[in-house]
Amino acid sequence: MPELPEVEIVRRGLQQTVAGRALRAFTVRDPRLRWPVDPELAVRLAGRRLLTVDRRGKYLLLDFGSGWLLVHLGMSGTLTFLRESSEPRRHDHVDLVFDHGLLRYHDPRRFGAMVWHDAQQGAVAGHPLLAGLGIEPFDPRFDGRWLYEGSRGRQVAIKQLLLAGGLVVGVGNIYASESLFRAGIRPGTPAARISRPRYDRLAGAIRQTLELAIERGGSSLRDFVSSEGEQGYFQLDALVYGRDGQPCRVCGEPVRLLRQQGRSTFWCRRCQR
DNA sequence: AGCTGGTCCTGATGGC
DNA sequence: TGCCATCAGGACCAGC
Repeated sequence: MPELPEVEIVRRGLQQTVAGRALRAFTVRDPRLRWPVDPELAVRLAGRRLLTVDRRGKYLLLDFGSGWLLVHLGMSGTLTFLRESSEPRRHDHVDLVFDHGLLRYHDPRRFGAMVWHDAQQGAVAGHPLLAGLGIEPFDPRFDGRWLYEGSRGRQVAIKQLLLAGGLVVGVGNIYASESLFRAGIRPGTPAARISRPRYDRLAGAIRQTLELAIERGGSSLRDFVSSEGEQGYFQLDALVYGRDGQPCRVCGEPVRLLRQQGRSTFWCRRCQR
């Protein structure tokens, strides 16, 4: 389940490995992803040079000059760079073939996506999948004030508001729990009832948590392979996530498990108020 | 067998 | 009546 740090690690890997290279072939082996992969892409992309790889939220943006290939890894997507081709496995959906090797997209659960945004349709930021996204957590505008102002009138629990991604992107289920713990805020608190100083703490905690994870090379519980093909299995050194019933690392109180809209949240009753 | 989860989509609700 | 924002819940999946 790649979260923003994993996607950022993959982006950096791609930038080093395949940016600047011409695409020889785009092979769609199994188009069934979140939306069917357009078979036209094979024609559209063959011979085009991949200029650069950017990221917006958890979307990878592969800039081919004539447009962008938007790639989302969903829950179980991986991009593996292979020096030479090998027999495809089950769930190997797409190959991006370059002269020096190929990038293989593998996604058993098919929550991932690969869609094209043509340059003629304007900047990639205008793509419907990207247009509604909140700002990047590392954007200088992202701070406590941003969260405070964006949460006025919102009755929804802060955990859910973070997950929704309309305020700030990249805070998935793991990092939402971790960030709220670090900020000392209870995940069920209605967003509108949180004070400005507490949002200052939260913004800092979000940034810190994501930064730390990126530093460590990404953290994911499973399914993550870096674009180089090596295991990128940096087990998250979680303070609360996945630790229900175990003692809080700060105060010793048993970590609690809460269900919010069908999703698990982990928190400490003593440390979070 | 049941649980897991990122994100889009749909549909209900409420305010103006 | 209509529209928009908000919010909940469903759907998509295979692996464990």
